Amino acid sequence: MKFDALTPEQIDRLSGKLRAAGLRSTRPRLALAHLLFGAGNRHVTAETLHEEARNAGLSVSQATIYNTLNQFLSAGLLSEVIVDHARSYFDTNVTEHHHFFIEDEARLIDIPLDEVVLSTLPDAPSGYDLTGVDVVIRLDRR
Amino acid sequence: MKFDALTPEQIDRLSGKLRAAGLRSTRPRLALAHLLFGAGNRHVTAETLHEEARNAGLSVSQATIYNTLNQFLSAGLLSEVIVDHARSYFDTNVTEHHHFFIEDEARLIDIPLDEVVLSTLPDAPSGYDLTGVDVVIRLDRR
DNA sequence: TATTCACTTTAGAACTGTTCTAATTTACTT
DNA sequence: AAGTAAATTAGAACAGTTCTAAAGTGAATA
Repeated sequence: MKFDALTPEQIDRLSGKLRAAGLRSTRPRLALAHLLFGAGNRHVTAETLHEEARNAGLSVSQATIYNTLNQFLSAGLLSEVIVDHARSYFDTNVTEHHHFFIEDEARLIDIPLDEVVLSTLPDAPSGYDLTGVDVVIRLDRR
Repeated sequence: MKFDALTPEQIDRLSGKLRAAGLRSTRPRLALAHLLFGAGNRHVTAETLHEEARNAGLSVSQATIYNTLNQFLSAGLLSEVIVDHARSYFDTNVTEHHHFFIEDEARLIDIPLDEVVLSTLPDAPSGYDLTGVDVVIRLDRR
């Protein structure tokens, strides 16, 4: 899947998404947005996205991969999942949800919000506001 | 609190703990064990422990801090909390429990197991075993 | 369409937390 | 006390990420 294969409609849609997020529509951003948002929810690291880009025939520098992921993150187009201190994972699913993490495959799987029910949660210590609840279920290959 | 201030009873107790874990009782390990297990549950990073050691008048190399934390971890004397990819956090509480994480203070607070009730959990995908469930509640200063 | 200027991209340097290496020191056994 | 296996150390190396400053690009203006 080459960048040149993007239809005008795809370009319009992705450009719109970038502009709505306050980001200029540039060639590298369009290409990466296409990889990220082209089909279903995805989890990527800087490295996996970079390799995917190269395989798609795009030459994008590592710095641009990092810049773009961080810009998409601040713009709310991506969310971050903290499961591992070796690597940063980015998730195209920006709605509230949880994760399975398969450590030996370094792979994440989304868990829909309704499949994890927290029936009791502690109050935040006084003076603090709750900003998020992350549930990570760690898995090993049997 | 200087290392020299350790009583023979404290040394016996800590040495016993190290040996029970299959680790030789050495001066650096005893000193670090005293800092870690001397009083109540604690959360440390390599950096905070190193500074504490220096403040206590111990000269321990950074490599020994890392070695010791990792050995204590594999020996089950410590657990690891993944909340941040900048740093590794180690917890002296090795029973199952959850955490508040105050991002702007880089600080963890234990949540007793009974204060987080997961009434619904998804099944592990087939072919995988569940190895742990981590709940992190992120907080900001109000 | 050409000009301009702020924004983007880039290669490579720099940085941070962590692990490795190989030499020295220490703890335990005999 | 001697021998040896393990621990400690300083410093190098490493991985992932961020920074820098120079070159390139997009889009507004004329």
